[in-house]
Amino acid sequence: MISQTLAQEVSHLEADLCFALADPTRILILYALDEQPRNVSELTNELGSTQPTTSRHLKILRDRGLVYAERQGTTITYQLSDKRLIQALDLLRSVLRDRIAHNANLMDEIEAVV
Amino acid sequence: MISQTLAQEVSHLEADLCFALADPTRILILYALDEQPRNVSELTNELGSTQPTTSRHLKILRDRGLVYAERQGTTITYQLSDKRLIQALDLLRSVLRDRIAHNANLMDEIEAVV
DNA sequence: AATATATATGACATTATGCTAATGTATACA
DNA sequence: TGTATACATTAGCATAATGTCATATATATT
Repeated sequence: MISQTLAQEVSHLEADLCFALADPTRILILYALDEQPRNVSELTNELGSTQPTTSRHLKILRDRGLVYAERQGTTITYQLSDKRLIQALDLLRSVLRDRIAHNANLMDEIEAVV
Repeated sequence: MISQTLAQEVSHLEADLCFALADPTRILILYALDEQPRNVSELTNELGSTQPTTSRHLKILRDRGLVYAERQGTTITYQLSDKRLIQALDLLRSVLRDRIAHNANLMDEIEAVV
């Protein structure tokens, strides 16, 4: 039962990472930080969101170690902690892309019959 | 502003996938199905959960296209829809592994000093 | 047709989550 | 020391997710 418990613990940690990814705004933040580090104001502007909302999302990402924060005077610059997070998101994005292409093909076939 | 909206839409779809991944039980289900297809009872036993709970998690995975269901008599066999989902989870798992290793090294350094 | 098995779903209570608005904190600068 | 700027956090509300019990549905068997 130890391995059972261990598997549950690992999947729990993994789910905690996924939880951080399970929000459109946070995904946009991660992709933005993958381009280059940014501070809270810049992120807020890019997301078209409010400052408290951005800050809350950043706290979630920060608490789980997906981003690092570094203060520079009054501003705090955030950066992505691990490129593999983007690689994982890109994999999921490729799944979505294939799914959309698949549906498009189905549509074409239906059109051809009609 | 079209690209802005498109980016938001893609990240929304992506977040929807991640939401399905953001639960320890569902991650265990996906890894189990990656080994081999299984029916609801088998999954329920493996997870040590109840049948309705397993069924609800499967519905979430099914609705988002992460798994396929196929009825065979009275049982329904589920299978993973796309290997890349496991690849993405493995990437996240590797991030966790490195993080743990990093912490372990820190511990060693502290030990060495004391 | 009646019954048994496998799975899904409805209803409910509990818990968690997100957002907005307001407030708190830390740094810089006059 | 006082004020402005940049972020973080809290409170309160509305929404949503989870697990469980009971029940419904679908298939197989007799």
